[in-house]
Amino acid sequence: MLSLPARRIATCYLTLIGGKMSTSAAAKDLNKDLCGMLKQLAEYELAVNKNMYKSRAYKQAAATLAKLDYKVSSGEEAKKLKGIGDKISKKIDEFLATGTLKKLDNIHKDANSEAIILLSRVHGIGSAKARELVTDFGVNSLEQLRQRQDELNLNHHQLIGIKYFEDFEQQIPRKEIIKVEKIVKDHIANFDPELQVTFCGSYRREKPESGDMDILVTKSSYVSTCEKKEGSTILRNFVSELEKIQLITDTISIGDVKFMGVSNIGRVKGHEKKDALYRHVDIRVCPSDQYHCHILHFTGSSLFNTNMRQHALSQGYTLNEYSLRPVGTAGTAGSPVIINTERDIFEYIDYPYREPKDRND
DNA sequence: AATAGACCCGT
DNA sequence: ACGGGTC
Repeated sequence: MLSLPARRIATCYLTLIGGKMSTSAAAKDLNKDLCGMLKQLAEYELAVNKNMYKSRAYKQAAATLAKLDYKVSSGEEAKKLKGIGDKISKKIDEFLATGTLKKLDNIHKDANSEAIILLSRVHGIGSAKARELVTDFGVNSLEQLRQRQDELNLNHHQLIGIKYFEDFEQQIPRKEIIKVEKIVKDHIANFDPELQVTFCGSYRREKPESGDMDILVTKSSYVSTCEKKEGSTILRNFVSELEKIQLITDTISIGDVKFMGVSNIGRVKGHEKKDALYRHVDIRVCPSDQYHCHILHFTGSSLFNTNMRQHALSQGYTLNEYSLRPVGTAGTAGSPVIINTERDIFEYIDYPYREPKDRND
């Protein structure tokens, strides 16, 4: 039968972790059902309608509700919150009254939409490819995707996504990342003590679990005036060392400064474990003089980056992972401001400093 | 209509 | 160079 694993987005991102409770929210998320509804709408807008803006609006609304320490009892009440206007407020009312949302029911009844949403969950398959698979090839399940992969014009990235579909959907416990970090740092210290390795992403934000692992690599003698080749050599050597100890098992893509691939801690000597999961890994190499902008960028969250960069613009600066530069009247960026710490970047643009753990939005 | 900014891949 | 995907 072709019933898709219509797994309700079991988004459990507010979980209790080792006794520790996330700051504001109490133990349970009281608006879980409403958040689930909004997240499904967000997924639908992104995968099916390619509407990033609507999708983001729903995600933001869900994030706002998730943080409340009380249960929302009406749309009107919710409307006072940031990111919830007329339309979402009405949806909240409908959901509270009937327990469902007609719009969502209709989406779930629509086989094509459901299939597009499912296929979009494969790493490397976005809304365009998902739609193509459904409309041109009639694919509507993961099984079919797997069976017919040879005829579907899939690229390497997508093939890896299919291979590890189940594993990639699993969150990585913080404990596991700590182990990987130790393995990597210990090994690299012997290989080249000048390399500096920093694990970033949600791990650095102290999340109890992460969707992937983000590793930033830098080297004091590698600075932005060096030839580009220098960085790509560092990246390739670094990756090749991790392949040697079997931590890295697949490459999705590798360029001059960025690697995307797969790791499995269970294949590393001393950590043998047959059922260890395959994890998504991103590695980025940067010149040491750009380290602070890079670590800021790579720590995220993505929403935090967007907000902070927007603020930078309002202060007359443009911020990216390389530098902070003043924007002249002509709109052209000036030369980079000298940065000595991550905190410097905040201070230059008058943005209140936030510890990594407080950068989730 | 549109939020920052970029890298990598494939064509 | 551009569209697609991901961070």
